[in-house]
Amino acid sequence: MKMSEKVLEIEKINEKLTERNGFMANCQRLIDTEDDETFLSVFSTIPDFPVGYASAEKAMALISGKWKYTILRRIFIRRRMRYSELKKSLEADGITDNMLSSSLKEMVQAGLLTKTIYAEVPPRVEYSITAKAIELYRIILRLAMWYITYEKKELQELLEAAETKDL
Amino acid sequence: MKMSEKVLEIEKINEKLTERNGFMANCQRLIDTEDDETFLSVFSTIPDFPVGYASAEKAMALISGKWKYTILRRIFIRRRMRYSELKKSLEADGITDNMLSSSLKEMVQAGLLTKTIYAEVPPRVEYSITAKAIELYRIILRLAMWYITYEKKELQELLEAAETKDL
DNA sequence: CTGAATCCTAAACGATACTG
DNA sequence: CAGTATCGTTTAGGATTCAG
Repeated sequence: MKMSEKVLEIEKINEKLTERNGFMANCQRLIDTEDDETFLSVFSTIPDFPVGYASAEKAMALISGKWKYTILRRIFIRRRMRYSELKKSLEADGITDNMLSSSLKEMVQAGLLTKTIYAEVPPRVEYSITAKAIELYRIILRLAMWYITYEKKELQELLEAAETKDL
Repeated sequence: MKMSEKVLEIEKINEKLTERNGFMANCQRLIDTEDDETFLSVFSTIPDFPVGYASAEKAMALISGKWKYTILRRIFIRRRMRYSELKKSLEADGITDNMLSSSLKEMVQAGLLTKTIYAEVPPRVEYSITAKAIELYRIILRLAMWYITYEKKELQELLEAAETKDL
């Protein structure tokens, strides 16, 4: 490897880091806006940044699928679980080995779970949650709250309609 | 409708509201925890509440699919767009009428967009964003930031590896 | 016990044509 | 202009079997 190649590689990484720092700053600016009008004004001033937008999609892809969120929740309760415990815990929901193992593999790959293999007979494998998964879960909680907030508004309307209903 | 039925209906709605208020409070408690250890401790004390957990999945379902997030982003820039504008704007990405119209329909149904039909010839239809969509977008931005934070860590490691690499 | 491999089904997606 | 209807394709998910 030549000196010039090394410099080029370092430059390339630094460029990516700079891009991402800029995107992070813009995200924070948007989140911090106090009202919707300001949000939209700021939004329209931010240049299109495909790499940043793709990151939201990639993040959602990491927890997409029918089982990942359910699996994550189970492990959160116990902090770490072995394969058979998870299987037993999720059997009532109808999960198959196929889905469980492939979901676990993807979540380990995504850095949401840590897989520990113990050299025992019979083999023991444990999955534990990572700090990255906990941070993600905080955001998922916000999503849940967002959904419920609007569900509550609908329920309030139903309530008022029911209370004023003629007999 | 009898008096007893009306009372029963009101009671049922109030029960649902109480459930959701409890879930919201627990969500907030979790989000407010300062460190991961506290998060997990609190998490394990919270009783299982399927309705609440389902809400996170429902929220994610509202923006799942190949096009919804992309469409939302486009409309955010302009605040309101007509069908043909959206179509033209997304044609380079390869969207078809089929996907665009069905996605729009679902997003209107979800309360993320408002559809306005103008009684003109030729017909004019505009889609505008709602306050609900803006609140959702703030959360999506947090997801993006979460993803990029860990991507940056990986880039930092690559950078260090590149800098210490022998020539 | 902890999965991977195979095959099959159902749902999402895409291409094309057509309409009020 | 703003869609819908139809049909073909791709992919996610499920059932079953087998292996280290």
